[in-house]
Amino acid sequence: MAEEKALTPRSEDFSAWYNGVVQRSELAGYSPVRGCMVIRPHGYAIWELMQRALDEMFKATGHQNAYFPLFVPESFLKKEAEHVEGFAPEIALVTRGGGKELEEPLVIRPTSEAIIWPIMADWIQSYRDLPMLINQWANIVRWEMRTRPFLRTLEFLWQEGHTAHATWDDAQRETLLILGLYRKFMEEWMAMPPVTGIKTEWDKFAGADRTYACEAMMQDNWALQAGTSHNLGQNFARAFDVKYQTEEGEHEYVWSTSWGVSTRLVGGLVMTHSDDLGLVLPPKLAPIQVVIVPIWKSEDEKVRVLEAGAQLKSTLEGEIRVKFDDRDTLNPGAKYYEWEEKGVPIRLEIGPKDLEKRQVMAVLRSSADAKRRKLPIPAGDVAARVPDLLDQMQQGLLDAALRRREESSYRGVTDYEEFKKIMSTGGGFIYTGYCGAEECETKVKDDTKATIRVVPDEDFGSETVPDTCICGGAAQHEVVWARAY
RNA sequence: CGGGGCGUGGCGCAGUCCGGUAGCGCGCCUGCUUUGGGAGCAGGAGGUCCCCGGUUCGAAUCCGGGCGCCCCGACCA
Repeated sequence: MAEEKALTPRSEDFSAWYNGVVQRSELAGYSPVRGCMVIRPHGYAIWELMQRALDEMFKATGHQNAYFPLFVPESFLKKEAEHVEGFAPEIALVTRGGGKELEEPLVIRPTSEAIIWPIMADWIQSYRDLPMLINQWANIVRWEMRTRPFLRTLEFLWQEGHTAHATWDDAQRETLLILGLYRKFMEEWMAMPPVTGIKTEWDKFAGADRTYACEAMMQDNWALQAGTSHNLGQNFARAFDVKYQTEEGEHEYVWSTSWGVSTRLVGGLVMTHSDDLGLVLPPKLAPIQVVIVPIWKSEDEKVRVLEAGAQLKSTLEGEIRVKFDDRDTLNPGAKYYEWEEKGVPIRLEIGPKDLEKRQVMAVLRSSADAKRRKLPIPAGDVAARVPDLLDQMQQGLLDAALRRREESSYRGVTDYEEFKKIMSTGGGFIYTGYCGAEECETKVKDDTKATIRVVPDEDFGSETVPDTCICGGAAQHEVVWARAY
């Protein structure tokens, strides 16, 4: 019985395991449309918690939300040369509407620069209007060839920030501010610590001067690009004629940025923490943080246990997202499996024996051997202990993720044979010196499937960087290599 | 777009080779008994067998064509 219901083990087939976790925990389902997914209530609830946390960070740093159209006139997209070129292959185009052929086809936004800048251009007149700090929560469409739930779908949800500044320095400061917020969010909320850094010239966002990214390591040692922040320079300002009048009365192009994270983060969350029992969620992003499961035999016990459970729920409610699972159609064991599969951090069992001892039995989801690790808590202490336990679990997940990342990080690699050996036996993040040539990366990619993720920021760079590249040439700076989603 | 797999009740599958009018497990509904790690028994509902055409007395099964989805690669957040 238990055998049949078990997930494909993570160690056996990571991809099948991932799909299984997503399906079984009811985060998402497939749809009648190829490459599109349905985000189910449990998955959407996680996204809402992410949205709330990020939105507060954006607002606290002076950003405002707005909403721009889904449709972008095709001609708008074509105004920034690199931008069109970059997105051309993945564009979905509407050519008919109201039963008629449209005069000008409408692109379904793959990102909103091309519709936002013509509009923001009108909002920006004077240096007094700057900086202009706008964010929008939206869906976008990119026609990908190969899709996977949350990680890559034709349509996905994200936030995209778009800001305008008076100077390059201001735009750069904004770009790094957001990169920092993303990092903070991923560490403190997701317990998914990223390596941050700058992308190579050829890996930049189409139309950007500089692209920074957060790269997180998944449990299969692949990298997930989890957030990007771009300094767009004056490229879009020139393309869309976004000028402001300076204090001296001169007309200047603004300097702009854009940045985003998407529902891909949910996939990252799954691949960072989950195990063979199913989803594991960091408490801060768990839609249900505590589930109370009552246990009874006789009718009399049922009455008493249900009352105690309801009371326990009301004690925790308010501070904690708590669910009292009082269904009488499932036995307790079935409920345990269900909530473990869905990643609920703490289960509180309450039965006749607990009532007798004036206690509840807590079981923590993050411990791999959940079945054996029961922790009795005196009834009077539950309200105080639960928040502490949640905090400890949150920290424990971050510590574990950091440990995994460091265990699979290799610094100062200079020998290409060693590099290939690491990539072919488990993989990970490999820090090396780099000559700067695109062909060098291409060869490595052909040989090992690994690519340059970023030039690491100061916080992540090695103390000493080899002066030779793995190709044997002279190194200009350090890079981080990994196989990536 | 290449390679592979698959399309049969809500889900997972058997049946296809060798044609005879559809079955199993899970889930769902009703009732009773259960409940400290995926409950038991009894009864019940639910299917254009992906689509179109052909062969045949007869097609889930054979033949031809089409469509779709999943997985693995090349491109990408």
